[in-house]
Formats: sequence, C-alpha cells, structure tokens
Amino acid sequence: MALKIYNTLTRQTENFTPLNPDRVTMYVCGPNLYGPIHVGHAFSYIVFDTVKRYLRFRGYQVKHVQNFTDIEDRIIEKAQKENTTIHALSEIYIVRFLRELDALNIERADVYPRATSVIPTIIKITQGLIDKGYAYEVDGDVYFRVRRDEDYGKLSHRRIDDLESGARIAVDERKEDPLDFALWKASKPGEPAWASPWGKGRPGWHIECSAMNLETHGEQIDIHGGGHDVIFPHHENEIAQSESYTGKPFVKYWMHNALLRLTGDTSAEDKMSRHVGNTLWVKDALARHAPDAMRMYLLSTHYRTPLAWNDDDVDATARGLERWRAALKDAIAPTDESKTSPLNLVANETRDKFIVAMDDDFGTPQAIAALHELTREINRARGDGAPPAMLAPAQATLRELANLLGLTLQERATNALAAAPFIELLITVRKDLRAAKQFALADKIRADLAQLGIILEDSAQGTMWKSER
RNA sequence: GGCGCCGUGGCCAAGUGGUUAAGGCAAGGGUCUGCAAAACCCUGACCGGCGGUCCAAAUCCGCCCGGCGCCUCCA
Repeated sequence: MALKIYNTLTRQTENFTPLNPDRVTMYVCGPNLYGPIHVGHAFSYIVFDTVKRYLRFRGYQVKHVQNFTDIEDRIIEKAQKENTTIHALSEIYIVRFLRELDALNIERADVYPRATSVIPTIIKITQGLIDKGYAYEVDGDVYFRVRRDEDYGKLSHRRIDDLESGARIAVDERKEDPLDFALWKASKPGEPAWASPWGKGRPGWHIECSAMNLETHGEQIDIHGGGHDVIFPHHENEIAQSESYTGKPFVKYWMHNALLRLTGDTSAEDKMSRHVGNTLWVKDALARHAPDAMRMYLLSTHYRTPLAWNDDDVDATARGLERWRAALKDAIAPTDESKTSPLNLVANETRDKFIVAMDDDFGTPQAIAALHELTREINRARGDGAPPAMLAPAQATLRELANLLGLTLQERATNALAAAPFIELLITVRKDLRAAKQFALADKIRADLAQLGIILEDSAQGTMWKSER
C-alpha cells in the first residue's frame, strides 16, 4: 500500500516516492500581500495543510515553505495610493494572514521567505539565464526567451503556437516573442528599486518563487502546490526559469486544488477572486462559522473537484460535527481494560479505511465518511451502556484521525462564560424541582434559558449545558 | 479558437467496468426520556438525454443539452 498523488505534470496519479526517502520538500504558493485573503485562498492552504499532516503521519519529515509576495504591481499601486510603503503594507497583511491561518488551525510553514529578501538570488538566476542564452536584456528589462525552452508548456499542456493564436496579449515590440515574460523590470520613478547589472529595477512576477525554492529547498523539490488558476502562466514560467537555470527537473509532483466558487445573491456563480471582487473574506466566514465546520466542509469534497461555497451547507456540516463531539464527550485515556473492547476492532477498521482513502490522492471525503461511521459506533456503544474504558480506544482513534484533517473537535469554552455559576445554580434548582415533580416550572427554566441561548440536556449522568454560538 | 472540468436520492457529496450505488444534512417513523434535547434504529436514488462497445456500464466511446475553469493579475 502506497501513497498516490495526482501530478498535474503527467496528468496521472502516481506513486509517491520523494527524492529523499525520509524527507519531503514542499512549496505552496502564498499570498500576494496587497489585501486580505478569501476562503478560496484558505481552501488551498487547508488542502496543503492536510497534505502535510498526512505526509507526516505516513512517516515523512516535511519541510514546508510558503512565499510572501511583497513586491508586485498591485502592492506598489496600493502602497502609492495609501501613501505608505510596500513594506509597511505587507506587514499589515502578513500579520492578518497568519492570524487567520491560526484561526483555521492551519499549521504554519517552516519558512516564509519574502520576495524582497531574495533579491540577490533573483539577480543571480537572471544573470545565469542570460549567460546561457535563455534570457535577454532590453532597456533595463530582462525577458525570458520562451522559444529557447524546448519543453515550455509541458505543465499546462499548451503549445506556444496555440497560445498565441487565441490569447490577447499586449504586444510589446521590444520582446522577441509576445509570450516572453519579464524576469526583471526596470523601475519607474517612485517605485521600489534594487541595483542590478541592468540598472535599477525590481523582480518580475514569477522569478521570486524560483529564487525562494533555490534558497530554501535547493534545485529540486518534491511537491509544489497551488490553485488551479496558477498553473498558467505562473507555474509554467517557474519551471522554465528553474529548469533552464539548473538543468535539472525542478518539481517531482505538481499539485493543484480546484477553485472555489461563490454562490449566493448574484445569479452568476463565478470563481472567487479578489480581482473580480467576488469574494468572501476569511474574516467574515469566521464570524459566521466555526473553524472545524469550515475545514470539514471544504474537505468533504475532493480537492480537485470544484466546489461552490454555500453557507447553509457549512451549517449542515457543523450539525454533523456535533455527533463527533458527542462521541468524544467525557473521553478518558485508554487503559489495559479497554484493550478488550469490541470497539477496538471497529477503530482499527476505521484506521485502515482512512489510510486507504487518504493514500489515494488524499481522499478526504471517504476519510471523513469512515470517521462518521466510527462516530456512530461509539455513540451506539455508549447508548448501549458501554463504560468509558470500553469507548476509550475508539475515541482516541477518532480524535487522532480527525486531528490529521485539522479538526480540533473542541467544545466551545462555555464554562468560561461569566454567567456560568448562575447557570449552574439554575440547573441545581431545576434538579430539585424535577425531583419534586414540578415539571412545569422546570420546563420554564429550560425554555427561558433557551431563549438566552443556553441549551440544557438532561441525561442519566445529570444535566449538561452549552451555549449556542 | 486551444487546453480542461462538472452534471449521482430534497440538498451536499463519494464511487469511474461486475456482490446490496459510501457518507453527511434535511424529511418521515421509532427507541430512550416526566417532557424536551442529545444519541441510536428504520425508510429513499438505477446515476443529465440519446446512441454505441461489452457477457456486463453511473463507470468506456460518440453526439446532444446544461453548468464551470484556464489561455490576462488570480489560491
């Protein structure tokens, strides 16, 4: 049994064999820091966070790098408009970005290089490409010579001629070919600039990722991830730059998640995009939904299948999640006694199903289904009167595997409510009323608390309470 | 014009050649409970349409209908 990954490069699902048998190098496209991120970005980061967690579960040591693109047309434009610097602007969005990732329980990458911190490497690569005949300078700009690269187009499976026939590319007469793209751009007055062999300038749009990979991982890496929309031209150009420079295959497995669309008021159902303005900010999504619910919702569809975000469906997922939490209620650590539990068998079967599902190109929908089944078995056993020690191993398995999907399954910290002692008091009073068969009054207390968003649930073990939201 | 994706029960969503088409939500019935809630049990689809290949297709091929992505910054 082996892990298989769909590779955009070959358009096939391949057995995963990293360059180094124990270690995996992974690079995931990070944000352009001209604004906050939307749930489409979050989806991508959640997907690759899940990939990383699973690789580690499979015994690999993972080095995860994610870039911060802090020099680019839009950032310059926005900084100028807001009368600030690209550095200050980036800093604001980096802080917000990390805070939102933390909220979604997305593990941080090991390294977050910034484009502006790898300028010397960018210059080195650019010069190297010129020396090898893959690039040329015109008036302080440096362009990559697409026609010189034999296999240009191999990732997006396009031919240069096809691209030119249909594309509306702004023709720049100084370029040898319309598809040649900038490695280095001469700076205009007032723009951030660095000294280079070609004069004052700044990096092009794709070169920073080649440079950051070279600096943090080396010439070859195992996994490069990003959204489907970034296959062309961004990743195509990255391959062209990196491979032409090093002469070696750049990335072993190219992974791309499908794009998220946004349903709702508009009749059109377009992909989410900051450029189009059709966005749901992560901040706003978090205001309505629990992070676990968002993650489980997004992982309930395979990462290569397009998904239309729907708030009601996230709510439905959240209700399903309640059963998982119920299953973990009052869980204790497994003991010697629990080894004889029949639930052990179920837990092991679930683990096998989970692994089979995840091994097949990260089949999170089936993995989640397996955990739903385990949840049902735990709840049923509890209903049948199984003691905590018997439930423990299955509960431990549920928690462990759910954690691999980044689900915390934590109850909201309702006990921290300032009203907690008073609620407890009312519950005690109500208990006495019930003992005295004063049901009308007892029900009134429950109903009135419900009005205030406090839900009471009676059970043989006593009365539990929780806060709605 | 080029490359590519999707259309499965009320909703979301797996399955991609062969036992009873996963799972979740919703709905209806039931168990438990003083009642309620929670939990559990039971109930539902022949897979967009037409044609073809095959002993056998939701699963392969063709056409059609409907929806979407990339080719331009974009996760």
